[in-house]
Amino acid sequence: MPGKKVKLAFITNDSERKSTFNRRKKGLVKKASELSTLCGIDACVIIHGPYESQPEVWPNNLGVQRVLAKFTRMPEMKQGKKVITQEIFIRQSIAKANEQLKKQLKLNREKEMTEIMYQCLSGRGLQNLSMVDQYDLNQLIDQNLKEIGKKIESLKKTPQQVAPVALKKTKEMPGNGMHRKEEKLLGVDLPMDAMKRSHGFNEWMNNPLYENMGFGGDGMMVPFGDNNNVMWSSFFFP
Amino acid sequence: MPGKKVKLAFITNDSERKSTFNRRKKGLVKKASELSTLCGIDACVIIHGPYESQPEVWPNNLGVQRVLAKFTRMPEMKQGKKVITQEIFIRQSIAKANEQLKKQLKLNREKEMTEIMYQCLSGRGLQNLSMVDQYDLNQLIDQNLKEIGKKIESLKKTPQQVAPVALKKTKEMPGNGMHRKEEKLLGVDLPMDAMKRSHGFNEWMNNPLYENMGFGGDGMMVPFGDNNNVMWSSFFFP
DNA sequence: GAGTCTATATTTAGTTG
DNA sequence: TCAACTAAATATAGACT
Repeated sequence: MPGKKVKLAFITNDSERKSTFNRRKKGLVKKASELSTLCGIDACVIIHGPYESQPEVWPNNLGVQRVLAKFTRMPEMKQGKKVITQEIFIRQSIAKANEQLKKQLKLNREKEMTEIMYQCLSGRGLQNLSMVDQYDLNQLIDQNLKEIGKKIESLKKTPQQVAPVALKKTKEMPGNGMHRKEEKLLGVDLPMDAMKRSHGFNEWMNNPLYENMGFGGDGMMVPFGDNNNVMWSSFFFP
Repeated sequence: MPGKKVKLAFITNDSERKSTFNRRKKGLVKKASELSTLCGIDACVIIHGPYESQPEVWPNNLGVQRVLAKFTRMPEMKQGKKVITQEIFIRQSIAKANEQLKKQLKLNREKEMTEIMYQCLSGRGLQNLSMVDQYDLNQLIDQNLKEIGKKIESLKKTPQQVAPVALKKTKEMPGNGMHRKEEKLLGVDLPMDAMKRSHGFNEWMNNPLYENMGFGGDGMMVPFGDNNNVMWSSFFFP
C-alpha cells in the first residue's frame, strides 16, 4: 500500500479489484506456505474467486483433503466452539484501533503544547491561551523540568563519562512517558540555547535540527490556534 | 524479520516456534480477511497447529463449510487439475530466484567494469587486464559514449530548456539497459570533470557524490582483482 | 494483462519489561 | 507468556512498459 493507504473495503473498480486479488492471493499463499514451513504445521488455503470455475487451493488437493478430514471428523460440539471467531476478531481489531487512536490523540496534544511552549519562549505571550491550555502547558513544562533534573542527577553520578555517550543510552534515562525523540532533543540542550536567541517561531520550525520533533505535520496534528480542545484536556493529562 | 533475516526452514527452538506460529497465524488470518473484504470473495483458512486439539478456522465454521461444500461438490477430475499446485509454486519460485540471480550477476559485472574504468581514468594501466576484461571494458565505454551522444542530441533539440530540468526526466534518456542511477550520474557529468583531476581511486570512491553508484558493496559484488570471471563474460555482454 | 519499479504500508524478529 | 517497541524485511498500490 504505497502512495495511498488503501481503505479496507470492497474495491468497486473491476480491473483494480482483479489485480489486487491476484497480487494478494499470491501473497496469502506465500504467507501460508511460510507458516507451514517455519512451524511444521498442517495448513491449507482455499480461495474461490470469480475468475476461475474452481477454487484455488494450497498446498494441493491432497493436503487440503487431509486437513479437511481432521476438521470434519471432529464432533459438531467442538466445531461449534469457535463459531464466533470472526466476531471476536473484528471486536479485537476495533479495540486495538481505539487504543491507537487514544495514543495518537495524546501524542498530538503533547506536540501541540510543545509548539505553544516554543512560541512562548520566542516571545509570544500567554494572554491568548485558554485556561485548559495554560494548565496543560504547565504540566508539560513540569514534565520537562523533571527530565532535566533527572539528567543532571545521572550526569553527576557518572561524571567521568562523556556526556554524548551517556545520552545515547535510552536505559539510563528511564523517562516518565515522554517519548524518546524529545528525550534526545533535551540531551542536546538545544532548547536552552535557542531560548537565548529568541527569534521568530517559523524560523525555529524550519531549523533542520528540529526535524526530530515531528512537527512536519503527521496528518492528525491539531492545527495551532484551534482552541476547541477543552474536552481533550483532562483526558490527556489526567 | 528484523535484525536477522529468518531462514525459511523449520524452527527447532520450541518457544520461538510457538511464538512465531501465533504471530504469523494472526497475520495470515488478517491477510485472508483483507482479501475477502477487498475483493468480495469467499475464502477460508484452516490451520491445525499442535497447540490446540482442534484446527483454527476463519472466518467461522459456517463459512468454511460453505466453501468446502463448493470444493467437495466438484467432480474428482476437476479437483485433480490443480494437484500439482505446490510443485508449480515452488518451481516458479526457483525460476524467479534464478532470474534475479542472473540480473544481479549482470549488475555486478557492470559495476566491476565501471570500477576498473575509473581506475584506468585515474592512471592505472590496462596491462593487468585479461582479454575478457578488456573486451567488457570496451563494451562499457561504448555504452557510455552512446549515452553521452544521445544526451548531447537531446540537449541540441531543446536548447531553450534548462539542462538540470531535462536531466531529471528519465523518459528523455531512454537508456539501452544501463540502470537509472548511472544515467543520473552521467547527467551530472561528474566523470568528465573528475577525469581532469586524475587523483587516486580511493578518493574517488569516498567522494560522497559517488554514493549513487552503489559501490558501498551489496554483498554480491565480486571483489576487485578477482579475474576468474572469464566464464561470466559472454553471459553478461553477449 | 503480465511485469517492473518505487514509495509507502504492513508485518514481524528480537528485545525488553 | 504476553504486551510494547523498534528496526528491518516484506508486501503491495499505483504508475509505467
